[in-house]
Amino acid sequence: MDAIEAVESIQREMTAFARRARASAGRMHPELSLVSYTLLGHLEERDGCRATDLAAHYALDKSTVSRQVAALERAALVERRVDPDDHRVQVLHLTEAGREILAQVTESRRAAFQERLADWPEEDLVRFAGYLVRYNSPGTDRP
Amino acid sequence: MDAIEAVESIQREMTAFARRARASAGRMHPELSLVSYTLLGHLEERDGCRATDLAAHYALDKSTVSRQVAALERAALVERRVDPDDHRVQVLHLTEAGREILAQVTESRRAAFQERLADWPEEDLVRFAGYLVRYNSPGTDRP
DNA sequence: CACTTCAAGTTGTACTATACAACCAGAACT
DNA sequence: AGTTCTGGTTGTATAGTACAACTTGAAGTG
Repeated sequence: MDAIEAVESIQREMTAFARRARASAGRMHPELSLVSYTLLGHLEERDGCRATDLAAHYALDKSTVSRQVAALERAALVERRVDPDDHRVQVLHLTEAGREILAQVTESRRAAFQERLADWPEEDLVRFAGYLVRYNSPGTDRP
Repeated sequence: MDAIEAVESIQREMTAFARRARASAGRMHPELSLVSYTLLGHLEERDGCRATDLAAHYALDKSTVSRQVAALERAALVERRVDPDDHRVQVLHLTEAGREILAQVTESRRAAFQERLADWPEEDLVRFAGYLVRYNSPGTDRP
């Protein structure tokens, strides 16, 4: 396999993966779509942030984020706190329930990945992870 | 980084990739969604196949495939030929236009990937491609 | 200060991809 | 001939998304 073939293969395989990910994520966790999961994860990681930040970070329209957040709030996984310094801003925080669901889904996803990767030598796992990080890192956007 | 960390990282990065792929694919090629692209690609590779095969291969509902194919036919990228041996079956084939569009989108996707991977040493590309194939191959479905 | 402009979010509307269920038509197997 | 299986379409519903119009608060400018 030369470089060109490798690039084509990477393209094909990443695409193949992406095609399935959302659907299977939905099937695995009907209570938390891939998007919701990602947003909750971001909130946990940042310990709260604004809707606008989520939109910018994930290249989503602000209306999309608004509705996602509304749903998460209805489900009591997220709460909004109006920023006292700027009353336009709502800082989003995980609720206790949100934190729990997130942990639970993360764990079950982790288990699924681990099962799939069970027979890989550690060396390969580490290298694969490194490649993925490197592949994703330049980018805000492109595929 | 140990194996556990690597698994978590792989999970995170694959998910991050999946989250963006469809949207950016759509933006790059408004004329051919990621799904349509994938289906056309499959038709080219197999030199024609049945709608049911597509559904099975991509874990899509047959109604979904039916509508996708209908759209592709409306766009004159695909044509149906009733199987003379079994009148229930329609064998799908790329049209000339379909072949052209597919080639064009493939090329532009390839260029985007290649740009992104431009500064990778060939050795890493080959290994990365290998990992992806290996990761995707067991599966019909997960993660 | 009054006026304009900017930024954060929400709501209305529309579209796409998708699934599930009900159905139809041809084939296969008693 | 009658039942069951298979390939495909259509009806209906849902999720996720974008874009445009609007509201409200903040910031800058005369």
